[in-house]
Amino acid sequence: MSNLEEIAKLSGFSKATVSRVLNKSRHVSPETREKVLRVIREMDYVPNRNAVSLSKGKTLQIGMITADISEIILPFMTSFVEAAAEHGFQTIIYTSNLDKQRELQAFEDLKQKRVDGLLIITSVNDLSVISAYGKYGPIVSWQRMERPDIPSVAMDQYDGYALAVQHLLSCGVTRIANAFGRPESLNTQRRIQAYEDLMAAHGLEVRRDWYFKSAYHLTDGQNVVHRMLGLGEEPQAIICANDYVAAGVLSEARRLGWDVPNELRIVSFDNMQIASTLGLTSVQNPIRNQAYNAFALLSPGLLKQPLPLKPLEFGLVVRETT
Amino acid sequence: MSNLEEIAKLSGFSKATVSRVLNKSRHVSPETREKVLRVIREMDYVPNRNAVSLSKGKTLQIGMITADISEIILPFMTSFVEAAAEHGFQTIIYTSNLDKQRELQAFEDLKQKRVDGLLIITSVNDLSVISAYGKYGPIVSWQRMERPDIPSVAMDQYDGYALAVQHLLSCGVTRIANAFGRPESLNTQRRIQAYEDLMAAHGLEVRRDWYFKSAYHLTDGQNVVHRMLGLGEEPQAIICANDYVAAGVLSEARRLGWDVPNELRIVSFDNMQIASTLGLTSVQNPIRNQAYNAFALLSPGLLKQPLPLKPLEFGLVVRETT
DNA sequence: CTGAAAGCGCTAACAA
DNA sequence: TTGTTAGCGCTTTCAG
Repeated sequence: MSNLEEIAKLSGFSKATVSRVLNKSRHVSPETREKVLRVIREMDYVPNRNAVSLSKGKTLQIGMITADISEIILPFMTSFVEAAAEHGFQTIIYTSNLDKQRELQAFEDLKQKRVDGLLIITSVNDLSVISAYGKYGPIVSWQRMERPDIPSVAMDQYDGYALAVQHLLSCGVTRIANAFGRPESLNTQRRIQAYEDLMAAHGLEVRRDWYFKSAYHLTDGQNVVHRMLGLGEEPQAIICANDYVAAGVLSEARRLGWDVPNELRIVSFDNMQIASTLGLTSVQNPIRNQAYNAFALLSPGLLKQPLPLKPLEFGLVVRETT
Repeated sequence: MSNLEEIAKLSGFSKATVSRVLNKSRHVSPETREKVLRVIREMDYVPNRNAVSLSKGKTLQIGMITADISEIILPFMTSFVEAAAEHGFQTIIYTSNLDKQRELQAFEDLKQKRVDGLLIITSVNDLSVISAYGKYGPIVSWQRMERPDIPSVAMDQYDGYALAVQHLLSCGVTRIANAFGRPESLNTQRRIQAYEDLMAAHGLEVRRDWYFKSAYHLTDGQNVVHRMLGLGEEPQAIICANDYVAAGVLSEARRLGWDVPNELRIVSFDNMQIASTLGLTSVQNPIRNQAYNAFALLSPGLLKQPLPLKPLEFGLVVRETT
């Protein structure tokens, strides 16, 4: 492998000049630049990025932290990788498998300057531990953080859930069940709040006995259907934590002869591919914008020119299930 | 940020000794080690990885090349990230979006020593281009490569498909349709070969008019059902390129009143979560072992002690659809 | 516009 | 066992 010095010798200039050519500095005469470039091409030379990183103190790499790579986070992940790539940054995956120690490696890598910044998709370490690493580089989170020093692109799920509830009410439905996700999460709490506020505002009964929790997957949705059947009085509609849960509800309900949407309306969250495939009415997060914003929130620490944020708004895509 | 030199000064030893402590060299007296470690802890020191990488000429990073991050490759991806992490290697994602130039960045990064090795999941560049980078570091591929210089962990799909066909024949079925994936791919060709060989061997008719191609997603499976209905004579069974296609076939067939498995048996490939959820009989690739082997194939260029390969065998998981 | 030289922070061969 | 001293390959003042 050839290096800077070799190119310098062969072209008859100094390392400094070659470096300037490489970095597109304006302080190089066109002829010099041309000569140097010719040698570079001839030698098939490329700069060693470790040397560049060491010298510059930047790696143009961003770490992405998650428990695992699941379908749920896929759209966000790919959008982020995309957004980062647009600005010349690469993305390294850190999967923790819920192991605190393993996750910590990502933060250590920020400290060790292996990455210039960190995106937390999901994290298992304590917030105090995490924010202690803030001084080593920018950190941003997807999930809402209870600490103000870690910015987040999370959206207030209240607004999205309100959209879903409003829609059902406007369909004339009054008995609404809910299949929530992680019970302790702030997102779930905001969703509950939205449901209860709107029901109360319309003078309708809040059915806490129709809260199903920890629903994440297709199978969870199927189970929910069976539990609804044993309820005596049956709900007219259900709002599901995500499209997979809703898919489970839909397939199982239909299999048991339930008429969707006439006897049971279904609204889900995320509006992923499967929602359009199965005809699910779904609340859409602006995931691409969220991912873009995640990078934008990191950008002050990465680029000379920070990126502006894009607006984040929920949308409702109405399909056959309502 | 403190550095080696600072630790050396504070502990009263040389940089070399501190470096030895860091690298767990045996040629350091216990007392010295203890003293140095104390200072390291006190100063909250960690070595700069760029400097280490530059000096050692290794980064402990592996690039993973794919067109996009889709559900199809997820299990393989996560398994690989896992396998690499077990040996201290991190994984960088390179998504090409089918853009040759963008994909080339990954290969340039191998040349620039940003990564020590490369895993190709899917690639859009010409093989001749790719193998030209072989001299810069180890490259391994998931998909089968037509060139011997790029090793691959792809399995001969002939064997897996044979398993599926055999199973259907043993169910007493003789009229079998097939929903294949990418028509030009070697995998598809091997699958076709297996089907045709086995049918011929049993003196049964090979139904090329029942080949459906380019089936990848749930929706493709649904379409296949409709096309099967217009066939005049109907197949008794269908083998699908993957679980999603099979899921589409299953749901649409049932929706149209087809009795699965009695009137239509379905076998799919990959045996992913959805297969068990929906009760699909599915052929299982040993994905974890494939991912492990991918790293093992890279390992001669990465580790002093190359890793042994694990055996790769297809398996058939029989469920309700047959 | 160009060059010399001092870093960036760590490793490793060679001495002692 | 420990220290000295070149590197690793590039960037960036500072002079000229």
